Order: sequence, then structure tokens, then C-alpha cells
Amino acid sequence: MRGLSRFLLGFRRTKPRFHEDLDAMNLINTTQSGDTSATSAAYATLREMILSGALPAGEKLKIEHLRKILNTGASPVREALSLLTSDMLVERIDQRGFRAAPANFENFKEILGLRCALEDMALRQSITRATAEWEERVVLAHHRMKRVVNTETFEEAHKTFHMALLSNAASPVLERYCSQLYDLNIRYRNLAAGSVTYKKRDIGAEHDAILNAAIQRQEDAASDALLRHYRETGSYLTKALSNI
Amino acid sequence: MRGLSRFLLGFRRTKPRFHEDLDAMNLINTTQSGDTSATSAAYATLREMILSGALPAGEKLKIEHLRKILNTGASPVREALSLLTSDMLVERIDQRGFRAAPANFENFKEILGLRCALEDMALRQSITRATAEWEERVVLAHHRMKRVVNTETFEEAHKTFHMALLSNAASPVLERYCSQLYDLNIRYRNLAAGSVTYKKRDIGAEHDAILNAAIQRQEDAASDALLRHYRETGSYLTKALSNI
DNA sequence: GTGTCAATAAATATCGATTTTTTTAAGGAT
DNA sequence: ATCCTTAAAAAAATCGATATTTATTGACAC
Repeated sequence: MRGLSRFLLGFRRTKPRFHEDLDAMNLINTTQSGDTSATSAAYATLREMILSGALPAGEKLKIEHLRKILNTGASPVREALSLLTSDMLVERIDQRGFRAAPANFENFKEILGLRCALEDMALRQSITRATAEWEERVVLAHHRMKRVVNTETFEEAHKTFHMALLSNAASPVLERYCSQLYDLNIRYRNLAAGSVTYKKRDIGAEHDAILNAAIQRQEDAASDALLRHYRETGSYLTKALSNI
Repeated sequence: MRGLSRFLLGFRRTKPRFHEDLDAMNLINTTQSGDTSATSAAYATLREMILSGALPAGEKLKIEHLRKILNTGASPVREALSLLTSDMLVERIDQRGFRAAPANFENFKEILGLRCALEDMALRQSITRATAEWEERVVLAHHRMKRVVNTETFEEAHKTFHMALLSNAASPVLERYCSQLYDLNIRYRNLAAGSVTYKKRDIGAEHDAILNAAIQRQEDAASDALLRHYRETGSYLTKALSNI
């Protein structure tokens, strides 16, 4: 279970005394490895499987099948699926079980549009209320993202950076929505995997532009850079997904 | 279980052949009484108890206790609580169980502000895409709301009216968010119950104004009327809630 | 063929008991 | 008194079995 899951589900955190500064920034992975519940483990795995496409969109999620795959009981599986409902990754129909949330082009466009609207709102609020601590949090998250080589960990660092940008909006619900939409978008990116080519696109430069505008507290410039970043990605995916 | 629950949880609907027109408008209560699962029943009851304040904000929700109250098993209760997570009405902490979502003034203000922003967005999109069907849906919902005498059913009709206004935005996720925020706001209204006096306020007229602007497809006027409606309510509640 | 019905199979949902974890209480030691 | 450590109680989480509901199949009529 990774650090970001904690943001989404109610996981506990046992913090060491040292690292207080970084931890207060929510930038330390304070996950304890072995001792989470079977439900949480199932939640994390199923979440990853749906986001990655290992469990295809719209697929019927049979308890017995998942129970075997995850090597756990029916209760944790059911509970994990119920929790995944929050993230709009799983649908539940009474007495007919669960299925992975469907994916289609309409939905993709909706996600993209909403995401732009909500992140714009959140980023502007973050900048309006800017503090030195927030600034440092953003700079640090950006640095870590740049430094990462591994693709796996880059995804995590990338989300952390984007969420750090919004983290000063003082609006937990808005942040929650943005996090949800971020993940749903990632799912579509994974769904389009292979056909997506980020050729002739300097994502690093895009991130730099957002960062610089943000820490210079230029609302409009930061928002422009952010939305350009999303729309750029969106138009790549639009091509790849228009046929789903 | 009431009609609106269907909007939130994945309940099935067995529709009779007749009433097709009204049903297509999603304005018929197509709930079948006896045959929902224990989980769904628990979900509906717990939801109502949290919204009404019967289960106070922040309260520890012990499985055994709820199991007795609801006269059902532990599994349905756990599953219902897991589902209520989606609505931000219940919080879950791994291995420490569930509690009713906390309520505080900060959160209230956030809900109010977000709600204004999102409903404004949704209403404008609805009007932009206006059709005769949508118009009829709104008029009908409005009429039913006006007609209702019982306080109990008024609440339901009131939400139906507001959701009908947004129902043409072609944005299910946005509607979902608006529905969530609506309920969270209702919760604060219930929490402030007693101290709230709607004296010298003509809520009927406010609804009329929204309706008229909407069916005349005047985006700005409708949005103004809607936001005024919410901010009016908001300022009443602000006085009552500033001390929680 | 197409539709309906009953029988069977499969899957969901639920129960009751057990295991694991957390919380509370009690007893010393400093 | 405050801080650990340990024992007991309470609560959460999980398991395995069973009941309930839905989905599938095949026979039969039209």
C-alpha cells in the first residue's frame, strides 16, 4: 500500500519523532507495511487493478473470483468494493453485485472538463492563500518528481506534485474531488496506453511553467499553464480514445 | 427507502409499462417496497439518521450498537457504512471502525461555497442545452413541490426540483457532486434546527424566480436567482452555526 | 423461430462464531 | 503524580457456512 492511498482511505499513521518537518508537509511515506486490514489490502489492490485496466471497465466483479485472486475472504472483498464506490471506480447494483465503472468517450470528456474547472478553482484559491510552507511543499514535490527515474514511482510523484499545488486551497472537499478526477483521468490514460505518444512534448517544461507561476503567485499564469498541461494531455488522449 | 435514494445508491427499478412518459423524466417513485437487501435498508436508515442528526456529527458508529438498532447483522451494517463513505457522511479509519462525519463551521462554509460554484456551473450547462423535455421536467417538479403540504415530503420534492434544474447538464459526475453537497448542506440545516427562523422570507417566490429564469433560458438571471437562494439560506445558517 | 415456464446452476447477500486488534483498567517503578 | 508494562475487556475484522436472489438452461406450446 502506497502513500497516496492514505489520502483516499482512512489509514492510520504512526509517525516517528524525527522528520516532523517533512511529515507535516505530508510528503513522507508514513505507511507501515504489514499491519493493515485485509479490507484495506483488497481496496488498494483492486483500486490499482481498475486504474491500470487489469480489471477492464464495465467488467462484472464477482466476489468469488476476486476472493481467489486476492487470496482473502468474501467480506473484505465486498467491503473493499463498497469503498471503491466512493472513488467512482466501482458501481453497485443492489442484489446484482458490483462492476468496474464503465468507460466511454462521453465520460472521458466530462472528467477532463470538470477537472479543468475544479483544479482551476483550487489552484487559484491555493495561490490566493499562499504561504511559505505551501511554496516549499510545492517546490519539494516538484523536485522529487524531476528526480525520479522509475516510471512506477513517477506516477506517484506526479500526482503528489499536482495535489501539492492544490493543497493550500483550504478546501478538503474540493481536493477530494480533484483527487478523484485525477485518478479517473489516469485510468483513461492507461486505457489508451500504447497508442499514446508523447512525442515532441516537453512535459518537464510544462511542469516548470506551472511551478514558477505558482510560486511567483501569479494566479492567471499558473492557471493557464495548468490547464494547458491538461488540455494538451487531453487532446492526445482524445485521439486515442475516440473509438472506445 | 425513498425515491431519492435510488439516485445515490445502485438500486434496481422494476418499472410498470404505463407511466412511461413521466418515468422517463425520472419523476416517478418506482421503488418496490419489500424486496431490497438488508444492506440497502441499513444504508437508507443510517443515511437518514446522519442527515437528520439522530446520529450526531463525529459520533463513533459501533457496529454492534447499530446492528441492534437496525435489527440486522453486522455485515449489512459494515457494508452500509462503507457505502456511506461515498457521500462523505461517514469516515472510516482502518481497524478503528467508522464514525459519523464531523461537522464544523469551516466545513459548512466550504460546502456552501463549493455548492454555489458547482450548481452555478451545472445550471448554466443545463440551460445552454435546454430542451422541451427538460423544461417540462423542471416545471413538473416545481409544481409538485408547491403542492406538497407535508414537511417530510416537501424535503424530497425540494431536492427533486433543484436536481431537475441541473439534470440537463449532461454531466453525471457534476450532478453527483451537487447531490452530495446538497445533502451535506441539509445536514447543517437540520443541525441548526430550531434556531433557524425563516421569518420574512418568501421561499416560494425565490423558487418561482429560479424557475421562470430557467425556462426562459436566461442563464445569468437563473444563476443569480439560484445563488441568491443559497446565500440567503446560507446566511441564516451561518448565524445559527457560528458557534458549533 | 419465438416466447413462456419451470428446474437448475450460479452468484449475491447474510448470519453466527471466531480471530485479531484496539481500548481501557490496573499495577507497580521511578 | 507520571510513565511504562501488563492483563482484561471491548470492538473491529474476518471466516466458513447457509439462505436468498438472480441468471441460465431446456422442455414445451404456439
